[in-house]
Amino acid sequence: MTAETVEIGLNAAIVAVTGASPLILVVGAEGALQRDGLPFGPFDPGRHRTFETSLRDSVERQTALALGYIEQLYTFGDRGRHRLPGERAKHMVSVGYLALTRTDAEDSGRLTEQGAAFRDWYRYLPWEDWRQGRPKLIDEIILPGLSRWEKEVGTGERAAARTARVRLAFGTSDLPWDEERVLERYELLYEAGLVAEAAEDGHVAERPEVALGQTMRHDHRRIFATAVARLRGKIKYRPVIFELMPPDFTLTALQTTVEAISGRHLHKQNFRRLVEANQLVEPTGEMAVATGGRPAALFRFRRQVLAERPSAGLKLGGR
Amino acid sequence: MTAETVEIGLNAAIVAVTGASPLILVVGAEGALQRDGLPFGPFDPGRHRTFETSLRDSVERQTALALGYIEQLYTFGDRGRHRLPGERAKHMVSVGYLALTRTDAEDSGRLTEQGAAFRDWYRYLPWEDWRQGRPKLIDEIILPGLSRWEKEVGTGERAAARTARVRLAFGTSDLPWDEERVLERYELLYEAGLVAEAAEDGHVAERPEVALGQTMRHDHRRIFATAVARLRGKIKYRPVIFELMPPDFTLTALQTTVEAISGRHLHKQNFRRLVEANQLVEPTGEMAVATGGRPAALFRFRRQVLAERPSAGLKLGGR
DNA sequence: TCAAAAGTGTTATCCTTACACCCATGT
DNA sequence: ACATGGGTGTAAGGATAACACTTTTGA
Repeated sequence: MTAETVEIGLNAAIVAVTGASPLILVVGAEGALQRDGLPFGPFDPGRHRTFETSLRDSVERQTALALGYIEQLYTFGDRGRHRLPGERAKHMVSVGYLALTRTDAEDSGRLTEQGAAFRDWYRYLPWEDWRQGRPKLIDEIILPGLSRWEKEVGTGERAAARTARVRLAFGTSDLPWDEERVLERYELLYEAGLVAEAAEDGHVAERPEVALGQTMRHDHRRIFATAVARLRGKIKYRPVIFELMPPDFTLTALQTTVEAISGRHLHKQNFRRLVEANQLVEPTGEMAVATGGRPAALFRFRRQVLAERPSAGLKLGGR
Repeated sequence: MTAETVEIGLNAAIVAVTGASPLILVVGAEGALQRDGLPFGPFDPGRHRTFETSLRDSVERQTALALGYIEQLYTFGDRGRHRLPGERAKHMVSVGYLALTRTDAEDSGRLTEQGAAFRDWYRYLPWEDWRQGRPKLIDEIILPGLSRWEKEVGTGERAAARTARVRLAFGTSDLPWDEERVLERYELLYEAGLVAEAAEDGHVAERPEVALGQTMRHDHRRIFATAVARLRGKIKYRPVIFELMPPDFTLTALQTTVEAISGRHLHKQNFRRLVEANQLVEPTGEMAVATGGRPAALFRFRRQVLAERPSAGLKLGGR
């Protein structure tokens, strides 16, 4: 008896930043019957030798976006349960990818024709945006909801384990908020039935009263959460942030981009010192056209760091 | 036209430690015609819902080893090129896993019957063992070999790029050795044709004069290198090292285990301070039976840290 | 002249690293 | 008594985090 065969699909979380908005490319958005989802493409081993060439090829052909950095995230083997009622149960394995790119106003029209669009990513994960301080919905909706979930199993050991997980993921009581625990937080909300996907999958009986963030198809929001977590970690030890920046930029723009990704506010002087200490950038000599204050000097990424200081990133401090 | 289907295989790097030896479980070892390989099993989506249950199930059924920590490493989509001459070209995707376990003398007989065995992992990656200082084969074989490879493409930009990669991976000139760059190093040796697998795959024409480390089947050594890299990184921020320890252990045994994994020698006092500062262990009150010196106090893992200090690991310092 | 954003200088604190010595047991 | 490994105290240096103020432009 030989092993069954399955189909392989690729899902990409394609990320860009404009201004202070971190963006994620979604398809089937806007008025369509289907909910937003990540771009998806079948992997055809006859045509493409590797996943990465396949992904690059199909995304670039369909959207004309040039993908910079690409990284494999995770492979999910339990997608069978996500089949729609009418469909036959074909086995589907999906490989998740993170890709970084740049975008400008020009792209938007072309993407719309494809039924795709870049959207602010905190629309899907609103509790992850701490740039203006602790989001209110954490105390107003999430923690009360999780607290009910903790009590569902009484007050014994299982309840204590749930409390510990909540504390860890959301930094209740003494623990600090850790912006990298994006996936743990999403999974907790899923298990507690606080995101609508949990009801659709049949994980819980009822849809949540207040929907936490906009839903995505299948487990796409989970893949997206994995991507955010990975990227937030990555910028700390690899200079991938520059894949999201235009060639020339001001230090404030760089800081704004890092803040958009990491979801927290950074201390200006310390951020600049960090960038300087790591020799990540060099001045172009030009000045930015003023945007309402003193004009800022322009910088560019020092490509040499890739050879010099391989693990140069932006270990973000507090505040 | 619909996407082709493929078969999914699971490859596991199953790791244990006894004394000062880091071990990897290999199959088809010892006198068999085939070379050593990682345990492999087809994934049958009809029987197992997830990769992890499938892996756990088949390994535990075949070897009677209890797998502790399990982590997905990477999914390789380009295995088609590894087909044997006679075989039909069936498309095969392989998902690599890292698993940690404990082993004792008792296991060994049972494993032998299965055609499997735990082997010291530096047999496959000898350049990774820096516990007794910089391995001689780096200066005697590897760097001269890589130097030839750099010069293969003249002295232009491409040669400079190769030099930069070597410098980064092996810490030549000023750069320090980074024990986590296991995969980069293996890939460099492969590209330069210094490991025998490169000749077998047809990547280079000739087998290397001196074989660097024992080979494995297909790309198993590459998967293994990925596992070592991941584990070396992981122990720094998650207390997974205890998955490799018996329930009670001395601090020296703990240090020896960390040294076995990380491949470098650690500073005793600082290591102890680190363990204490992170409150990773608590004394059992018992003493170890002396092994030739003063008897050591026994400790056990403080499971509570998993809830208290989620990211408690052993950020290894120098020495 | 005032608002808005750019840009800089300094200090306290903690963590990392290195150093050298004493202790308890078996032979 | 000595060899073997177990176990600790402390000080220097560097990295991190927090502090507040000056500069340059446009309106």
